[in-house]
Amino acid sequence: MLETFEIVSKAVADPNRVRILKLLETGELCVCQLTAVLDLAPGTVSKHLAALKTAGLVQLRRDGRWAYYRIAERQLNPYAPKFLELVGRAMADDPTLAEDRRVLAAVNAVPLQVLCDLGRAALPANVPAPDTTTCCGGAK
Amino acid sequence: MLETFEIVSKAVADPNRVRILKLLETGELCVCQLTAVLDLAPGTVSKHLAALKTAGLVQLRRDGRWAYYRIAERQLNPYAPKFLELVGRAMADDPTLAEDRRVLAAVNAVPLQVLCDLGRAALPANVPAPDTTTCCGGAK
DNA sequence: CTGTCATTTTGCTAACTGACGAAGTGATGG
DNA sequence: CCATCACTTCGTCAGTTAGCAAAATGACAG
Repeated sequence: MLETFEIVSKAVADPNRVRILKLLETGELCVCQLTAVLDLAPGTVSKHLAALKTAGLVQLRRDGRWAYYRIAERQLNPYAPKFLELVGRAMADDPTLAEDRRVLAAVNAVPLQVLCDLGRAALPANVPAPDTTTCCGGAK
Repeated sequence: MLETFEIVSKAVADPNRVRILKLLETGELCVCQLTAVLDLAPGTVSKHLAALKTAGLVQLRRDGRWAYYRIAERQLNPYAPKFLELVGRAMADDPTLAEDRRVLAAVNAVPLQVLCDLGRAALPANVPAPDTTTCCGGAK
């Protein structure tokens, strides 16, 4: 009830978690791909994903060493779909999210093995470090 | 954008602020009425209302000494209406919110002057202190 | 003016949150 | 087995937040 609603809205009330949800709209991604785009420590990303999962916004598929996350299809939580729809429609032209999509394209061009190993260093030179002045203090 | 969305979702991600929004669905209320129902310190309620106001979820009308808050009609930001609609439809049968409505009915039966003066003590005996075990740690 | 009253702001404390680095887990592949 | 790798969990720290009590604000009534 009130508590369940609180968990979902808290999950959505963090810019980096919104970035994750928006990235996952294009399809499932593994943790190291998300880590590369967000430019955060793996532990941090993992914790964000755990929060989104408890909120029923995201689901997990394990494949060997990799953990793939995607937007939740089954809803454990009645509010999750409403919030997902809201997030989906909102912030269409946010600059941070646009940049994330750009970086994601570069990330997708790199084999998973290489990406997990090198992280953001695996990306070509035209994908600079995120601009920390615009939002979120995303960089280290 | 992302930041505005964050402000609104954070505003909604607190159970006491949701309680306020739900109470205001029935019409405008002054701060001391809300204080009586929520059973929180006036300063605390005022701060919650300020957060809701910055988020564009609520608007203020001053009348003499009193400050009446209501659900926002004009929207300063595109996300406020979406969140208001979401909150409005959700949690229809939450026990805490049901109890709040019950207490509000009692509060409405008391003249403002008396209520502001005595607070919750102005209410009849069949409106006990809120059950702190169910939610929110609302009581002192 | 002066006092009173409803509300807001301020100071403070305790609890929570997000971040990192480092240690722990469990699967893969020598 | 044993090392490696992707991910998760733990310990820690800085910054934020909700709550109260009390001082400040601004309106009304003498």
